[in-house]
Amino acid sequence: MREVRVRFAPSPTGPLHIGGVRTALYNYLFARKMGGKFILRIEDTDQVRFVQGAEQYIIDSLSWCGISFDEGVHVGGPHAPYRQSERKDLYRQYADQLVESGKAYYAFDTPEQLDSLRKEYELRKETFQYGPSTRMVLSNSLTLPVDQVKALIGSGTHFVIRVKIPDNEIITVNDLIRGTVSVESSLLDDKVLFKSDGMPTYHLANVVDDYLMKVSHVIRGEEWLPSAPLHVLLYRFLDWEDAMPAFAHLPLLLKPDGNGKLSKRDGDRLGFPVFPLQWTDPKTKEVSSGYRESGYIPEAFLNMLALLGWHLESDQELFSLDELVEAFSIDRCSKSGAKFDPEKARWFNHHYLSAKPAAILAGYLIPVLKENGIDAGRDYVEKVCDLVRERIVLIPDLWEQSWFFFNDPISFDEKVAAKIWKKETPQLLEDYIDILKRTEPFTSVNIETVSKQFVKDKGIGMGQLMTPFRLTVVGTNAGPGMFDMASIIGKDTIISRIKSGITKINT
RNA sequence: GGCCGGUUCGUCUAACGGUUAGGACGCCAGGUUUUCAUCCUGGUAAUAGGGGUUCGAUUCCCCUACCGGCUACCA
Repeated sequence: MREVRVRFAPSPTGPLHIGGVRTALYNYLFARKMGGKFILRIEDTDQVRFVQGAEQYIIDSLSWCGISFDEGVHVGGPHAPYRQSERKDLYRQYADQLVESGKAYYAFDTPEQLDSLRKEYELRKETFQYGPSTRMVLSNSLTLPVDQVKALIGSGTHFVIRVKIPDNEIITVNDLIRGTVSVESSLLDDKVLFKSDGMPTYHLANVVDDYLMKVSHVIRGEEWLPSAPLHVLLYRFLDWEDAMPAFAHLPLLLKPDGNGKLSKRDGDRLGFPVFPLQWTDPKTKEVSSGYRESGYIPEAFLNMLALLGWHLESDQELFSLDELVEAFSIDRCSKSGAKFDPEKARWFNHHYLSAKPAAILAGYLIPVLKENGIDAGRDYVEKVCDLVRERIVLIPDLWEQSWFFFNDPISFDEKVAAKIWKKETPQLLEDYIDILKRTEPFTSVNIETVSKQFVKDKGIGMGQLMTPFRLTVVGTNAGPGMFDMASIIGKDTIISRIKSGITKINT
């Protein structure tokens, strides 16, 4: 069996969105699983849509995910360069070869001419197709005399090279996910292979590079399925059929509600990122949020993406990247599009984040503390993290759930106060302070013991003490257990907060 | 419009032609708890419709409907 070589081949036309990340992930998993190579090729043949910084964004995004490459623009390799714009000179010879063998031809029609032709057809409720039925009445090397063609090209007239699609032939694509897909050749257009700006189109560049880079499997999005027959034809025309890669067309990622392809708009509308990393549009300066900046961690992000279109027969849904590599296979990929579920993404993040060691969590929290001018000891921060870990979905929640370990509350929830703050509460808390003062050492169990005795002596329920206590310490009725919290915050601070709370809430 | 692909709980999905159609997220209820979360237990909920084939279709075939993609000198 031939060596497995797969590639992720994005266009640097903007930020990579999560569908692209999933395509990259599946390619990566397949390469690793099969002991093959994974290539990053940049398909920057469209000079108009090229966006500055997009390539670096793609590299950074996948690197954040932990997806690594064996060859590519950023790491080099035996088939360098890996940027199609730098391989520009390569493609023309293959296009010419196709012309010479009668499989392609030069065409001189201008975009304007073709546009007006399309409009004419549309008026008649027909669809214009540059193909077997029309090519003989258009301006190309099939209709023009050889001398004139040479003269036109020699004089620098703009031309494109179009594939000459055969008439009445069934072309079949074998897809690893969808089985055999057949199409009648005359339904394909005489697609442009080589543009007038000297660049190849996707179709040509893709086939040439996959051949040259010895790509064994093309795993890409479903939007390519309609042009796959053309690619098959190109391999045949170039006499590379023996080396043709296997194809696998992945289902698309759809918007969570309604219908259609997932887009940036959906993320904005529904409040979730569609990009792995934050992206600033170089032209409009518009900033789009990313999973990283929103506080997701890579293992959760990848696990979530992996399951959007792939599943084992077993019920297992939790996978590390290594486990994914071990478990992955193309034949377990599904055929239908998957609606993206931001809630499930959050759940995965909560799952992985809350299982992190305190040292890691502290590493996330300390920079936030610094931003807030807080310089707490590492040991203290780790203790806090251990206490709040279960309540965390996204990294910023760490601060949201723990700020009161570092700062006194500045306000007190009025609704809670109205409900539980009674006339006798201040005196109750004063008495409680006396008890706390005498509690030594000030540990969670000791505080619990004295508190239980205290409410017993007072003949009240635990809640009658704890809720006001909590209100003075945290400012509201949420947070970890009071005994653990109090022991970590420390006796002096706790007592001063209770006192402060009594005066502030009373007024 | 044409071509291609798709269709199992709200969502992601599992199920050699024979299962009480399973799991996860969400939601609901109960439990744990000093609060809010977490966590635990339970519940809710699906084979798009119609024809075939078959002793028996979620599973195979056909039709319809719906959804998606493609239909550029964009990828």
